Amino acid sequence: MRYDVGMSLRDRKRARVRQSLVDAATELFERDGYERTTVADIAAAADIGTRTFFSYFASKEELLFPESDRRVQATVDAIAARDPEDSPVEVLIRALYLTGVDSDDLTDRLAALRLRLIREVPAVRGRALQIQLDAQQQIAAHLAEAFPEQLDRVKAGALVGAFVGAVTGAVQVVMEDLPAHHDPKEMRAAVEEATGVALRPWMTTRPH
Amino acid sequence: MRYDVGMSLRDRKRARVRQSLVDAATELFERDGYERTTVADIAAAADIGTRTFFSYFASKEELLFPESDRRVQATVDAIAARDPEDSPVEVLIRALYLTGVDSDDLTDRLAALRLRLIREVPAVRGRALQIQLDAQQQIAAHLAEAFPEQLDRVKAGALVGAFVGAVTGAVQVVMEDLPAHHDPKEMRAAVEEATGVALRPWMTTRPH
DNA sequence: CACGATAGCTGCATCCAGTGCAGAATTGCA
DNA sequence: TGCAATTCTGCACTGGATGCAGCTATCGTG
Repeated sequence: MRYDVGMSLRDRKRARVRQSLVDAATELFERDGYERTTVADIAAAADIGTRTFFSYFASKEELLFPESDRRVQATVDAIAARDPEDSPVEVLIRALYLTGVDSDDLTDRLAALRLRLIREVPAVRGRALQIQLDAQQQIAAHLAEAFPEQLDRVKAGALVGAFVGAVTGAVQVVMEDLPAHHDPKEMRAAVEEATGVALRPWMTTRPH
Repeated sequence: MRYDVGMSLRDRKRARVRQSLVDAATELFERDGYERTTVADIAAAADIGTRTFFSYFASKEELLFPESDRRVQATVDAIAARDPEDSPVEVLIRALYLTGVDSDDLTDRLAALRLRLIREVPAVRGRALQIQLDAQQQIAAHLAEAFPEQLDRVKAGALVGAFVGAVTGAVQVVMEDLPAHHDPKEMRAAVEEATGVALRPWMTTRPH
């Protein structure tokens, strides 16, 4: 996909530099490790001044989550485009499925690196959790708005929290337990089964 | 409660200094704000060298969570002391209720401060989320061990994640709604109600 | 009580992330 | 081409965090 249509020259240039920062960082993080790579290194590799780095990303961690809002937006859109027949739970399931972990996380190089760093580097994990919580809140707000009669904001928060929590909890264990090189299909199946069990009480209306 | 029985003089002294660090920090954070208080300030207020601070707490944030392990331990104990009749879900509900937010978080000065800073300071929120995730994993591991036939580790992860996610998701919303409004009674009631809402779906067997 | 061993304390030097500022450079536009 | 608005960049500085080396206090033993 191209994002640069309709942008001014300035904006296109800016987008290019931004991308080259991400690329350079990916390269360096893989080669030297996250902590041993300094912001100055990254900036130098992308051929900009160190100070300028911070006009593209607010922090070193931010670099690893360059489109975190797109995910949320996609989920929110999926909620907006819901089937009127669907219950909140069904809408949520579909929305999360559409934009789930499986989209590209295992092919994309940055995504793979990110997964590793989330496990290994506390600062990165912390940032990831914050982004996730933020996303949850936004999704919950929209879900509550979409079902004003069936959900108040507290219930929506609980519902979204339960879903995201279940998936995260399961994924966490799977990634720790199974020695890395494991069939993605199998991992996914395990996670789905586990979340199904954990969330059964929420699925008052019957399975898919 | 006293924790200092059976400790050597060295250990008691150390515990005293540790406590005075927490006290000094609480004071300063309340007076000047978290970000404007430096580690050097805290150390000076507690009358130790700046460098020494880091032999008591690994970071500035850590100071705000001085007994995060005790919570986890209590929950784990509650799982160990389970009623053999109870299902995993019931055990989990009881364990969380026993050690829940309601224990002291609203009377204790540090705890109140912590709640505010979690909302206001990203770095603190990040650390809190990490601690929570960590706790989840430990609890899940023990729960799986307690119910070897009914839960594998992945399912336990999903279940605990769903529980904690639901509660935090609901509480988050509640706390946002009543801003800075410091009446502990009211807060507690709101939190309890949110918890109830969040866990209701799992309470198939009737209320207490 | 004395004494050596050990653990803890401290200052110093150093690294790195992140910010404010002011001037230079670049781009957009008339 | 020239002017205005953005953006880039170096510089100076703050604050958190770590390694190190030497000092001090505590501990257990004789």
